Amino acid sequence: MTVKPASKKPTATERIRATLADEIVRGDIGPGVILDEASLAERFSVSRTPVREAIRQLEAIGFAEARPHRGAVVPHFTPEKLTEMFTVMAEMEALCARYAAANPSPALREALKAAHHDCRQVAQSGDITAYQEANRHFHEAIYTLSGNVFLAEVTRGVRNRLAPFRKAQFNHTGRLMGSITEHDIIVEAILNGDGEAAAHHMRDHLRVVRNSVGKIMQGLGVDD
Amino acid sequence: MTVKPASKKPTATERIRATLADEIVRGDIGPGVILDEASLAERFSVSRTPVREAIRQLEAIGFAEARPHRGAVVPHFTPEKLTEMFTVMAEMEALCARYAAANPSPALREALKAAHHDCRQVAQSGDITAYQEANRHFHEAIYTLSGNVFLAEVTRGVRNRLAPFRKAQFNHTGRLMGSITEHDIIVEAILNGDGEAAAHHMRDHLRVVRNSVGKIMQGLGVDD
DNA sequence: TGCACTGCAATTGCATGCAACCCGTCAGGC
DNA sequence: GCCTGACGGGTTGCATGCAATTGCAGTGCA
Repeated sequence: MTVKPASKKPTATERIRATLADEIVRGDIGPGVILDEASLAERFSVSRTPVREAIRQLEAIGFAEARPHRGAVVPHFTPEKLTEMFTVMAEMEALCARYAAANPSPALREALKAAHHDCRQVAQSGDITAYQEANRHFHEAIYTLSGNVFLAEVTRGVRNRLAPFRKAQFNHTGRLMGSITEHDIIVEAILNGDGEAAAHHMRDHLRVVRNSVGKIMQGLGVDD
Repeated sequence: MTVKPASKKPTATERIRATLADEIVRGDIGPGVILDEASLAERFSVSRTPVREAIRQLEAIGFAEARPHRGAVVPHFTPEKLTEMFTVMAEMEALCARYAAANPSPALREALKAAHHDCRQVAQSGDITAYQEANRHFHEAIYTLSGNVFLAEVTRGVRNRLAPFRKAQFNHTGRLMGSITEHDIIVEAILNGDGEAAAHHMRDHLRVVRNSVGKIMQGLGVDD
């Protein structure tokens, strides 16, 4: 999402937008849930006006879908759409990885190593929520290492739009460690400066993630 | 941008958003222009409320930048940011081209050929405005041929965000015909099913565009 | 002369009220 | 019995009014 400087005094609209976006990304507000203006206004203790503005912003970044006079809902994707989105995310992340491999900055390369190390630590602990956080940091480190802020922004946007669907994928610790192994290969390629390999392994990594998510969605009957 | 079905009765917010977005893309509202709520409300003959909502949406897709209590402006990019954006656009379009090369649909391939043909016709006529339209159609044909609606959506978003800066690049007919030559190679690669070549040539094509824009911007002192 | 403080004007941010619209339900006619 | 049309509840869409914040100008002091 577009990160705002957020001066010392955020407006109500800003606060509501950030909160809702966060809840949608985390999956607390799942696809299909109706965003009712009145109840949200009551919940945030404001009038409907800032709620409406926040919802409009969420619409524009794909986190809500508004039917005129019928309210906004968190969008519900078909399996085909989901596949498309995962494909794009894989390509974008692969792109980040390719550029990251060409970045010599010692500080950023250290940051990537640190993020990867954290991932491994947390994975061994088995704490899934913490791992999601660590995993996010790992990918963020790659975005940063890509050296292209705009690329990072766009990639983050795509990633966030898929976040609700990636939520449940780590429920098997086997997958958790598998993820680490895949990260290993990616990090190695990046640090070796092999952009092609980095991109390739990143694509593979996300293909696995996509399949993992697909299975779970089938199991839950989430997709329509 | 997220394309709305736009049922029979568009709301005022929708109309204002579309109009402003269009004007920003076309360059009628250039970077740095302040979006004043009151005057826009007067211009569209509505109250400030729908104008505010429209501006919020424009913010979310990067077409406006709002400072709390100080109004929103069409963003002003540094040359570095511009380079980043062009890089990303080149990669996204290259991606579209790669996927397009793998799409066997005869109808869509014909559509690409037709769009290319139109481009050439219009280029020879020398009508720059018409060429911009034809050029847009050409790239849209590739997005469609990519077979990935979401990829097309994201790419279109990036492309639109750069639109204000690509506006003046075709002021030399030499560039116009050069563009056609580049398109030639891209189309050939796509129709031959050579994804790698298609992606490569598309990247090259956009690199040329970027340089062309860069020169003009220097000349105009547009960048800051 | 330069700087800091204070008051004012202008603009945005938010609350409230009313109108328009969508949907579900029910009555009446075929 | 089924389809059509009208009505009512509830929600969104928009207008208006007030409060809050910002930036600037003018003034006083060092």
